[in-house]
Order: sequence, then C-alpha cells, then structure tokens
Amino acid sequence: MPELPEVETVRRGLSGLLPGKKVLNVWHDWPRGFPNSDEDVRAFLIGANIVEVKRRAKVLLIGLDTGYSLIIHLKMTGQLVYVGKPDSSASSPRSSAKTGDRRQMPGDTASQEVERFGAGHPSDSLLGKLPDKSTRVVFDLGDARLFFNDQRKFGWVRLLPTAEIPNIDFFKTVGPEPLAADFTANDFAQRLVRRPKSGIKAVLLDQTIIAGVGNIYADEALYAAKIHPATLVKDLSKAKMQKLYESVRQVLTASIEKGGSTDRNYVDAEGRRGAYLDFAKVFRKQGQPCHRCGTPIVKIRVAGRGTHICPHCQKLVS
DNA sequence: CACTTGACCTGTCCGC
DNA sequence: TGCGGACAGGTCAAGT
Repeated sequence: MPELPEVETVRRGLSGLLPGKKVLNVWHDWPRGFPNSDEDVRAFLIGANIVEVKRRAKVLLIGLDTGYSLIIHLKMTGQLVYVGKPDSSASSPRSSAKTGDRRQMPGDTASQEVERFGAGHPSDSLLGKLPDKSTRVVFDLGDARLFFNDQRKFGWVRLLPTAEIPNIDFFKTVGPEPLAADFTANDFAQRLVRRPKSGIKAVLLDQTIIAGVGNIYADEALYAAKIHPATLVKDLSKAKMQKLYESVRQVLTASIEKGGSTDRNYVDAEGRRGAYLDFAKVFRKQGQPCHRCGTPIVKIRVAGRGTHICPHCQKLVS
C-alpha cells in the first residue's frame, strides 16, 4: 500500500537519519528480492557512506559514496524501519562484521544483537520487536540498524550504479511527479487522454501516465472530484479533468501532512503508523454516510481493484 | 497497438 | 476448532 505519500513520509524520516552513516554489514536471506551478487555487495555497499535519500514515484533511492545507490520498492507490505541503538557506548563486539559473512541466520550473535535494538524502542505494537519473521534485509549502520520487512515479498532491493538508474525500464517509462511545481493541469490532461478508452481509475493507477497514485488516493481523488471511477477518459470534460488534477494534488499533499495512510501494516521510518485514513472520505468507508449527501459509501470492483464510491455523488455518465 | 486480466506472495478473515 | 477459499494491491507479463 505504500503509495506516494507513504514513500515520501519514509523518505523524509530516513533523510534525517541515514546521511553520514556507514554501512558496516548487511544480512539477508532473500536472493529473489535482493539479487545482487556478494561481490557487488562487498565492493559497493559494505563500507559505503550514505549520502542522501531520494524518492521517485513509489521508489526510494539511497545514494552511497561508492557511486552506487540502493533502490528500494516497498510494494504492498514493505517497511523500512530505522532503529537506533539506545546506548551506543554499550556496543558489543561485532564479530560478524569482521567475518565478511553477511548471511547469518536468526539465533546467531548478530541476530541477538539485532533483537536488542528492538527492545525498548518507543514504537507502537504494530511494529513490535525487530527482526520479526517478515524481516528480509538488515543493514548494520554501527550505532543503528535499518530493517527491510516485507510480509508478502512483493518488494525488492537493488544495488545499482547511480548513473545507471535513469536507464532502467521503470525510470525510463514512469510518468511525472504529480506534486512537482511545474506539473500543470494541462500536462495532466494531455497525459490522461493517451488512454481515451480506459476507465479513469485504471489510468490514474497507470504509473506511466502519472507517478505515485495507488488504490487509496485514486479512490479519494475521484470522490473529491465527483467522478465515477469507471468513466472513460474520453467522456471526461475539460472541467472534470481540471478538478481531478486539483483533487489528486490536494489528496496527496494532505496525506503527506498526516504521515500517510496505514491500512494494514504501513509504518514510517521510525515505526509509526500514518493517520490519513482517519481523514479519508471513501477508502474503507463502505456503509458509512457520504459526508456530502449522506448516501452510504459502497465498495465495488473497478479496474480489478476494490473501489469505494458514493453512488449518489459519483454517477457513471457517458 | 490499446486495453484488460492474471501472477507474484502470505497473512487475515469469513463461512461451514 | 479446523479448514478451504476469497481477498488485499503495485507492477509486470501474458492474454484478448
């Protein structure tokens, strides 16, 4: 579920925590999700200093001083959680860092140390103690650890030369950032009409049209603009597209201010839930009255996704 | 080419 | 209580 506001919230948290840290070691047991070779990890990640944390679409980019970057996609259930050591002066010998073996399994010395990082952390019960059984990658940062957790293993981590990032397929095809200052209503409309015979919700979810919108914010923006999600793009008036442009930007901006949406297990860089769903108007609100007209919100299926609408405010027109 | 559907995963929830 | 099945959704591949 991490969409643009959730990934941006994680980025903001990590950007205040990671730059200046050195990656001392990496543990993972997930070659499918983190497919880089041991040679590349040792050469370009272990020992690297973290320079910056950026975001493009729903992807996080952690820049390193080796000329490489970690590219991380949280997909649906991914979490990237930073846990600082409560008392860095109490550091125990880190034998694992000297062996060069980054594939320690739970129960060994390094994992016991990792467990102490979780103990006493002021995160809520949603986060619990780390590592947990969904932990896929652990980055040892000396006085802190960064955990990549992903219950469903849809997410991934890649180590790539920073200069090559623009050349990978995803970044070559992904659409513009909807919150960019130079992204205009006219740009938005011109991109939508590339898919004239698709339903508008499917087009909002298409990352090559606009970056960062997922199921939650598609539903919220369409409700705000009073547009039925199955409306074909060619049937949208210029005024409706203008309104939808404003709604998409407003909804994304408001969610970032609330720390994103936690539906199931999204948490920010410090393990905190997002509050936006408390303010959402339709997503997961089926049965509750529309705040404009009182009609109960219903859940339907559009573009293969669970979709929430007010059946009175969002009439299908053609 | 335009557009839609299924696969990838695993935990949770619902009905029997 | 246990069990089978539906469901959750970001993205890519395969299908229509």
